Amino acid sequence: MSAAQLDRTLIALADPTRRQVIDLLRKRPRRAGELVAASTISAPAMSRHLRILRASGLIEETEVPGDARVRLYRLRPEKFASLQSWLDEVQNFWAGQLDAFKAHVEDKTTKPKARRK
Amino acid sequence: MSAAQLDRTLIALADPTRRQVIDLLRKRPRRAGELVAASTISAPAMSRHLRILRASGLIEETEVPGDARVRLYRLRPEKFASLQSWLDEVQNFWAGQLDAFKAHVEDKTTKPKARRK
DNA sequence: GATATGATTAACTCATAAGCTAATTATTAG
DNA sequence: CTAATAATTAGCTTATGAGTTAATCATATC
Repeated sequence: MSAAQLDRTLIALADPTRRQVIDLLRKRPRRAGELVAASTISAPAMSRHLRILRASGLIEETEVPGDARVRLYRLRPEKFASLQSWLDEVQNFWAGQLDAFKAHVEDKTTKPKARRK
Repeated sequence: MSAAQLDRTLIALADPTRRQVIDLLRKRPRRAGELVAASTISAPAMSRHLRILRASGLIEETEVPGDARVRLYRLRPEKFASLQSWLDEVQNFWAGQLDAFKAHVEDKTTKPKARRK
């Protein structure tokens, strides 16, 4: 996952409305109108959120056979997997971090300085 | 993890500078000044980012024994674990997603009625 | 063909986030 | 005591993000 893509993904997730959309899409794909109805915001505002989510790759737009006016949105599982990978990577700090912290604490105990205020 | 806390966490991560700080802290704790030196922004700007990261719980500020002017920042592993849990939860859509999509497409062929206002 | 519907784009307002320099606080060093 | 250092807070500017209503586009219905 590129840095730019990771950026778009995290920005997409950093909004409660967009996370709510994701939560709705967890159960099944939804039409844009459904998502508007389930929210408190206007259709244009939702359209904007959907664009951002789509740019992040977290959701995708598909067309529905019966009515070409309708846009159906659904989650893209593989993009969440990419994010998981990134998080896993970031979490690779246990060993070094704990050692460094231990050293820090031990260093501290040798000089228990009193503080005021 | 509360909704507000999740929000703060994702907002904290949705900025490249802050992710860079996290990356630096993966190796070992750093002084605020070190983080400024490693970046292209001013000290006040960095201080701001550190406050946001601290509010999210992803990092923590500790004091260094030798010099009380210095602030040392380090990662908080358990907060990343919480985020992992959230992501795991969101990823619980595979099975339901596929079934629901199939059902939806089939249902579509029966043609839903148009809604009027 | 005219009208209604589903959704997006356009144009605008308002709030917030990020950046800077200057000032402040706290602590250390001379 | 005075000057220097580490970091933060204050005050200000600018860019961006989210929301709105109005307009547009495409398609379906009568």
